[in-house]
Amino acid sequence: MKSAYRTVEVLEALSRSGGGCSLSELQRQLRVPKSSLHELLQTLVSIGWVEVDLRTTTYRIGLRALRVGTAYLDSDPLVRAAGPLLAQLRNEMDETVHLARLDGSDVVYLISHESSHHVRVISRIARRLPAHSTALGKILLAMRSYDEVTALLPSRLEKLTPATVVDRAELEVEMEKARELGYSSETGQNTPGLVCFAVAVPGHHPSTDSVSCSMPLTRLNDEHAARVIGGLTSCADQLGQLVRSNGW
Amino acid sequence: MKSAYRTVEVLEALSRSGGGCSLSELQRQLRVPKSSLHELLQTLVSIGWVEVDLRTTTYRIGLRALRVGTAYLDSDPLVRAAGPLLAQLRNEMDETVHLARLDGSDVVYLISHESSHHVRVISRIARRLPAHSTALGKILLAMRSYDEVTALLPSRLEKLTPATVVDRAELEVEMEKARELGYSSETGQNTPGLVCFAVAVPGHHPSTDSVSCSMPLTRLNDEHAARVIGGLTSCADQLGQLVRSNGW
DNA sequence: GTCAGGCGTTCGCATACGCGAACGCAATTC
DNA sequence: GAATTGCGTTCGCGTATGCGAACGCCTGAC
Repeated sequence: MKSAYRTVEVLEALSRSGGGCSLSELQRQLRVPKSSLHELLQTLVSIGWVEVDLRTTTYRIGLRALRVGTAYLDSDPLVRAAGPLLAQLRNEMDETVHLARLDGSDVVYLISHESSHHVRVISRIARRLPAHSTALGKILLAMRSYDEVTALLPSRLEKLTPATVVDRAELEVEMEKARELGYSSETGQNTPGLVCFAVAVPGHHPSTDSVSCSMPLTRLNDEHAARVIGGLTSCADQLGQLVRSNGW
Repeated sequence: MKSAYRTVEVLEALSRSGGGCSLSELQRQLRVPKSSLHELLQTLVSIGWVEVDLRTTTYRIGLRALRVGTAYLDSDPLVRAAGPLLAQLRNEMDETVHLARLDGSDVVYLISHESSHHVRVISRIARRLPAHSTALGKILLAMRSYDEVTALLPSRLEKLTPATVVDRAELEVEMEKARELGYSSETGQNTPGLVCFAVAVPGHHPSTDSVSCSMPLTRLNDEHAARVIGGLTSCADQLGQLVRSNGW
């Protein structure tokens, strides 16, 4: 069905282009007749899903779209259950904690509780990062066979920082290590200066969700790392219990 | 344009019905032919905007919708600027702080930073509450004339708790007090046991955004309240400066 | 001052889409 | 076990919708 597909396509284009888009910009991106776009945008504006700056006729995502997107988080029982557990974990560690889900070759952040130190970060909720560049993603990939991972990942792995592992064989070594230890880690592979530990939530085969804790390198030491990994593991296990007993 | 309207209508219905909906449930809610819904849902599923549980054929909002909704927050310069300021405020007070925007007769929560005490709360982002039941909403209504407020509010005000002010005249008294003091407050009018203070972000006429700080009644005392109100006012003023100087 | 290029907007025609009715399948009911 | 009810699914017809071309407007170039 073309019209629904296109509606969504327009919304996604607007959401990608941060600040907003003009009609012509959209038409170039989507290769859709201007007239069709025009009518479509007008109806989306009329129901508050798109907002338009009348001076510049620039379109951006509207307030009404916000509700629907976040309903995904509300409707997901695992996310609901993980909220309080992760808040607790953040308070115990005073480090930033996340819950993320694998979607194709990316991880999507579903929960984010920031440490009190790290005030600059804007919440990562709904943001995507390539799975191979995050601890959250690596532990989820590590739960999968070599062939499954190959099918998931793109042929060329994006290098977000100098430290990002983009070599498939090297990645495999990391994943093997993660399988042994039961957790994955990563240092500056998506954000320079930040180290991150992650544990997969069991219950599904293979796991689709993982919890993580990230901190600046300056706060890292063996004792703190052990505490963090212990906290993450216990948290993931509790969630895994819930997944199994409730059939999520 | 019917198809776009209906697409959005389906998404909103799914987002309202928390856990998900069957085809027939949707058809009863929306009064739309089953066959049309069926086709529409299939395309939405194929692009990941709706997920379907094949055992029960229950439809729910999909992961792809999440991105688009939260793009509203990313694209809004005020929200971006308020993030770090509110995080700072939360750390100073160790109380839960919010940024909200007036939309019709509701306020929509755009930022939420929880205190370390209050672990149970799930994030209020994107949630709506009737403006008259919140400090955030009262201060925004107080910036408007009697007639404007009348046009905005429904004829019967919803009573969420025993303490909710639902009498128009009584509400007007509260708003007059808020105008004098420069902030609004509310005790248990949307959540029993919770007290909340709010200040409007200046720069627009009338203001559309406000910042708030809520805490359990047990932690309230004059000194703490004064500190909170001072922090909120300073935060709102800083944001107002930004709005004015950048023309947001 | 004129022209060109880019923009948002309008309009009539061909087409893809929404509709209702009918179907097949389970799970209940008696 | 026959009948009923509720569900998801299919299909052909009439119509709402998407399309390209043309329009009017502005801005900047020369």
